[in-house]
Amino acid sequence: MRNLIEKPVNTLFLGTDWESVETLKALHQDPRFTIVGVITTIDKPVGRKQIMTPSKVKEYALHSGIEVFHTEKNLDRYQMALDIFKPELIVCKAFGEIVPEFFLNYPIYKAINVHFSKLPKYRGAVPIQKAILEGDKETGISIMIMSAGLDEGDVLKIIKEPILEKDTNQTLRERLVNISAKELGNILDDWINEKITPVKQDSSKATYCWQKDISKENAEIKWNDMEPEYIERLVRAMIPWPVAWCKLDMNTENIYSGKILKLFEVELFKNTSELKPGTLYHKDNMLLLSTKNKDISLRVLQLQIEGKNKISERDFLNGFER
RNA sequence: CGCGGGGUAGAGCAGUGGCAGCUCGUCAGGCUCAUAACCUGAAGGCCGUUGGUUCGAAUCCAACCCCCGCAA
Repeated sequence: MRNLIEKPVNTLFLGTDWESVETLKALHQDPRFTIVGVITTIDKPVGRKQIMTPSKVKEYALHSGIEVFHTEKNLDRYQMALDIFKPELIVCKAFGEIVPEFFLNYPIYKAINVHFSKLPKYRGAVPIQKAILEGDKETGISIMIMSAGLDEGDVLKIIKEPILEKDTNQTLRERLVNISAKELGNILDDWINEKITPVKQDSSKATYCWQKDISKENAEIKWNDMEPEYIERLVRAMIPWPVAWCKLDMNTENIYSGKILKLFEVELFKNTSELKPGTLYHKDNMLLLSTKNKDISLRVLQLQIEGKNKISERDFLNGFER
């Protein structure tokens, strides 16, 4: 037994974006853990003006007086990090680099990863988006021991979470981040005190998802191929990036002809329409898009036209075909 | 100087040389059991900025600022 309050665990944190920060913050504020340092990606050019910007994790760490280290995918630098920080535990959330095995095996309490799916389902980079796209009713958080393979390590705990009808990649992610930030400390405590037995994954049941599945290219709506139900899920999965989109028909007379339309929020709407799939029309103060299913349209609640700001259905209709 | 779209009332949009418009919202009043309903009325603009052309510019020309999409 180890009383972590009396003897906090020297922990090294790996992460990059805002969701990593929430996890890092939870551990940093937890007296049972001492964050000896964080490893994150180097500053990158961001936005239209390509301003060099540190990762969110780096920002938080510098602000909180935590030492920051960049490994830059360099094996020597991973070794250097171990020499400097001598971690008893490594915690990883959304780091984005392949981590060498010797690094993972160094800490006595192993390297622990937080993954947003019920492993072995959806191993890989975009499990939340994949679960929404597939129309799953439930997903989860897997706390697992990192191994050389992609999300193949033994699982300490799975926390289940329902996927709500209106959940987007963003709303669901926020919920999972909050839950995992809240629970992680206790789970790690139990793990360190040997109250948890790691469970091997049944690799025969493994499924995978890849970053390239969530791309601008894959966010394009193919009106003649996709069912309305799928498009609705696509819209929710692509929030906040890259956002489901399509090119509006060139033949229409209005000013939006040929422009890119981005869909931020849609819902299925029962209405019979003979219009060509992907045509914008309005009825009873509602903005609708026809689909390949003549009896189901998509009601558009939040949208953005190329060159314009993101607006609501109501705002759009105020200026549409008047 | 990467490519392109745009800046007109609080919001969304018309308006290509001749009095500043539409829909929504806001405010006041009316109608209704009721309303994101309907009726009546009102307020609200340096038409992104600066200069130029013209009898006259939101509109044509030049420069600049800002917003957005694409690309990276």
